[in-house]
Amino acid sequence: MRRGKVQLRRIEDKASRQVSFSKRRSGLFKKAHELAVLCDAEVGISVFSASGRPYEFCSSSSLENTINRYLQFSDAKQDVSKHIDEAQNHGKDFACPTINSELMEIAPWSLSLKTDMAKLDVNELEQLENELSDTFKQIQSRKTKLLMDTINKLQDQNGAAVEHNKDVSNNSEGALSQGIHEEPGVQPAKCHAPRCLLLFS
Amino acid sequence: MRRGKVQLRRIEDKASRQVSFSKRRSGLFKKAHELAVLCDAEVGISVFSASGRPYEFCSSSSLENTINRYLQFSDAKQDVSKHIDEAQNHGKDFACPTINSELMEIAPWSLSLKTDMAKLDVNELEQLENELSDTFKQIQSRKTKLLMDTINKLQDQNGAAVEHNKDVSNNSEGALSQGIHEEPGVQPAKCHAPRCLLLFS
DNA sequence: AACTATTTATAAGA
DNA sequence: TTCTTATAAATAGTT
Repeated sequence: MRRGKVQLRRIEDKASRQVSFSKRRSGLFKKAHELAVLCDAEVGISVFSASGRPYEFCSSSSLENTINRYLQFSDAKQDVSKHIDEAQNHGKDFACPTINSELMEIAPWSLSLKTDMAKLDVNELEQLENELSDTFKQIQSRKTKLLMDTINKLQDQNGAAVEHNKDVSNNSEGALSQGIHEEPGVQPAKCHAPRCLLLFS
Repeated sequence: MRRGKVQLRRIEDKASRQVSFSKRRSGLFKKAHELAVLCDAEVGISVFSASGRPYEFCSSSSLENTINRYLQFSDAKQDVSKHIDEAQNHGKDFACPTINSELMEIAPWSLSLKTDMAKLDVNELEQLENELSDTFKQIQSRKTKLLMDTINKLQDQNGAAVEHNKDVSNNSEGALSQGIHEEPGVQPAKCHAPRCLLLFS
């Protein structure tokens, strides 16, 4: 039985996550089918599980048909982007007043909030907070890995040189955390893994 | 209020069908989002209304990405690839006035990372962290405002009733912070302003 | 896979 | 149209 309202964040327990995936995937496809039948719509869905297995749903003859239909609009959208670029490059001959910022990519990275925050209620804001918190963890994880790789590379480069200093310095302040192959005697020095602490109350 | 269980056939009344389409479409996208977050899945959806208007949802950076991933598993890969190539090779005429921001409606809530994090370097990751931090502040600010509004409303409602209890209870545990009109003798009770503390090192 | 206490979605009403 | 509300439907945890 359901204990409380659903917290919108990755289910940590693998077995639960798989069961939930199976239940929710069929629930999603059922909803998609209802939408198609009740409202005379065309719906295509593609889902990949965490392990990369593909699942599909389509209300019409094939998902490919729906994808092709989608791509026609997608192409048109790209044309509009191209159009904007050209307009910006060669003086503004024509200003398309109806084009919105969604069509323009600002930076290759960066984050977008797909909605106006002013419309969200407290629960929705908390869900967003959870998502942000998860994204933070991903970023931290990726950043740590990059820095660790750099450190390891430097250590390898300096390996021979450091080798004979092994016994000289053996400071053990805060070994680099989990999963890192510890090279005894090599000091991580000032470069420590970045940390982020997030507290909600 | 719902009269009976839903009959799975096309809704004949056009107005009802449109309202239903709108509600069920956003319900479907919400479910898709939940599936993606809770179960660590990738979900892409394309929907066309009865009148041919397109809507899309994707849990990752773009529906094109998800489609491409799907196509790798699909027998029809070649057909659609050809379609894409053709569209890209010979430019189309622009139809600026007919294309507007509503050309394609995208799921309007939620957050998306516009890129694959695996491609980012340390500096870009730090910029992302900064953006997240700013977004956090916005969310906190909005959430605090909503909660404060609720508190104020409750205080107003209880104003008269509480007025004559003024001298009875005068508990001063942690007055609500800045900018709040303090109604002496009114207890904010369990509802305190949310706080978020973010520490980087 | 089935059950069930709850939450969530939503059709119709206001 | 947007909000409300009665009711059906979905589903997390359990068995």
